[in-house]
Amino acid sequence: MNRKDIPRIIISRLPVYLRTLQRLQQEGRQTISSQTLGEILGTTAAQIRKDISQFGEFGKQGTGYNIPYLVEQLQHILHLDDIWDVAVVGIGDLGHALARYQGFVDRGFRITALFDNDPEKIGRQIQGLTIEDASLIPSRIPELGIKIAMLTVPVSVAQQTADVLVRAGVRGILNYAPIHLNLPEGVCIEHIDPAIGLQRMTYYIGQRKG
Amino acid sequence: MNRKDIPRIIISRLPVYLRTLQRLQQEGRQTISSQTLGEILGTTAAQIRKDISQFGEFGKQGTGYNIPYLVEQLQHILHLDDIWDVAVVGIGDLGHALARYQGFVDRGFRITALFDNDPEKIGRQIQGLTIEDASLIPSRIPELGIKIAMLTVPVSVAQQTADVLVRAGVRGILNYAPIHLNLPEGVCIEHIDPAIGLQRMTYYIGQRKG
DNA sequence: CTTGATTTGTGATAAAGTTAACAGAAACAC
DNA sequence: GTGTTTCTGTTAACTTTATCACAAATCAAG
Ligand SMILES: NC(=O)c1ccc[n+]([C@@H]2O[C@H](COP(=O)([O-])OP(=O)(O)OC[C@H]3O[C@@H](n4cnc5c(N)ncnc54)[C@H](O)[C@@H]3O)[C@@H](O)[C@H]2O)c1
Ligand SMILES: NC(=O)c1ccc[n+]([C@@H]2O[C@H](COP(=O)([O-])OP(=O)(O)OC[C@H]3O[C@@H](n4cnc5c(N)ncnc54)[C@H](O)[C@@H]3O)[C@@H](O)[C@H]2O)c1
Repeated sequence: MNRKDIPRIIISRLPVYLRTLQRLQQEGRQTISSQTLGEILGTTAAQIRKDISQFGEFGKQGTGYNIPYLVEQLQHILHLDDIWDVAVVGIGDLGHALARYQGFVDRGFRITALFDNDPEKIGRQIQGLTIEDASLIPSRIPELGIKIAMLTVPVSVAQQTADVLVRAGVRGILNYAPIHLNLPEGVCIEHIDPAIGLQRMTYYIGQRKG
Repeated sequence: MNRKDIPRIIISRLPVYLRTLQRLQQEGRQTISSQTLGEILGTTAAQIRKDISQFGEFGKQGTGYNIPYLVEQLQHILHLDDIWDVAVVGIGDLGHALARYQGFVDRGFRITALFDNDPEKIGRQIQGLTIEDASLIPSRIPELGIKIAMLTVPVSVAQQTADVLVRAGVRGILNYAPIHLNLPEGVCIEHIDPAIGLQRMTYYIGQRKG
């Protein structure tokens, strides 16, 4: 099991499996077969088995997978044994929504710092956290041991803000600005852009009129 | 050029190309080579050429692609010639941020209806739009000719709300609730879940401590 | 204990996607 | 005008990913 040899596309699917398994666990379910999980997720049993088997033998013939055990294993594989501290940079409408969102903790993340450069916003509180001056990023990020940031600033400053974060020690950025960020090797980047999702759909939906 | 025969993964990349080309166009740039575009996007020239060539010959040897022309062609391919009306369902923190966001129009979408089931929220205005009662979805969606919705309701009601939308004539749903939605054939679905992006990163970033 | 029904993990096979390489068109330099 | 450079579209080779199919393990019922 050499971590880097496992295809990226398999890693991409593990969080999706985990999310569903955690929900099933909360509903009190004990075991599940790859077949049933595939039906819930709209994928195939073979793919789920193959993906999971990259990391060990977590299932049992005749029974399927023990849900709490598999959840634990997936969390371990994804390095979710401990909760990660996360910063949100750019506390506008979107940053505000993220800062107030209660759903991250169960998934392994806790927002522990908020940054903005608008004097009107600096000093205000959201969910008990104070918005700090973005110029403090270089000192505060290492101080708090933060390795992950969500970037919700305007496009015009997204690249430069990302560079500042990386220099401060951030290893992963979840970017909401609709622009591709170029970052050094070793820094992880994920892009979230609703318009891209919408445009993928319109290809298939067809012409607006007609 | 048979639309359905073109691999989904290629379609997925077109909006990313379009987004970048539109920005370059706004900056006044006239042409670009696949090589340069690849560098901007962190991908290869060969892939860009291959993707684009699925739909016709839009480039010119020695020069590259004419940006305004390629933007137009991509918009046409993705059915973005006219602006799509979109509904937002569930006007909490996230729905509110989406409703206020000004960035959709340039990408081909206009938010024209807001729905919620909270009496406190129904009747309020955001950006000149009134939040309507979610029970009116079955009549208002067809009335307004809306084919696309963004779903920002709690997980517990996401599937049932999606079902209502589909029955009302919606053909595509951008789902923000962290749950896989099962929808009939022919309805497009895209999922946005920041926690999944974060968990993909933590696999590579490594253990929190150590 | 045996039989039949499940279900995993995996090697083999098939499908899909990416990369490489190049002919030929266009532009440019002089 | 000629030679050089740039750059596309496309074919073919290669790589990656998905699917299939089955032995072996487990379980439940009688
Ligand atoms: N709101 C949405 O629903 C939505 C949807 C899609 C994409 N986005 C993208 O997300 C980003 C944020 O969107 P928004 O609607 O919250 O915008 P916004 O304008 O409301 O917020 C941006 C915030 O960033 C702050 N900021 C500006 N420069 C900064 C800097 N250098 N350092 C730190 N903070 C800085 C601003 O003060 C502001 O508070 C944008 O890139 C936008 O394109 C937003
Ligand atoms: N806020 C975030 O940053 C964030 C991040 C990731 C995921 N999400 C997900 O997005 C969704 C919305 O998040 P939020 O933070 O805005 O939550 P929220 O609780 O602030 O908003 C939900 C809204 O949906 C409305 N609603 C409830 N039931 C409804 C129904 N049947 N029909 C119509 N409206 C209904 C509520 O009245 C409320 O206004 C949730 O599924 C959440 O898990 C949010």
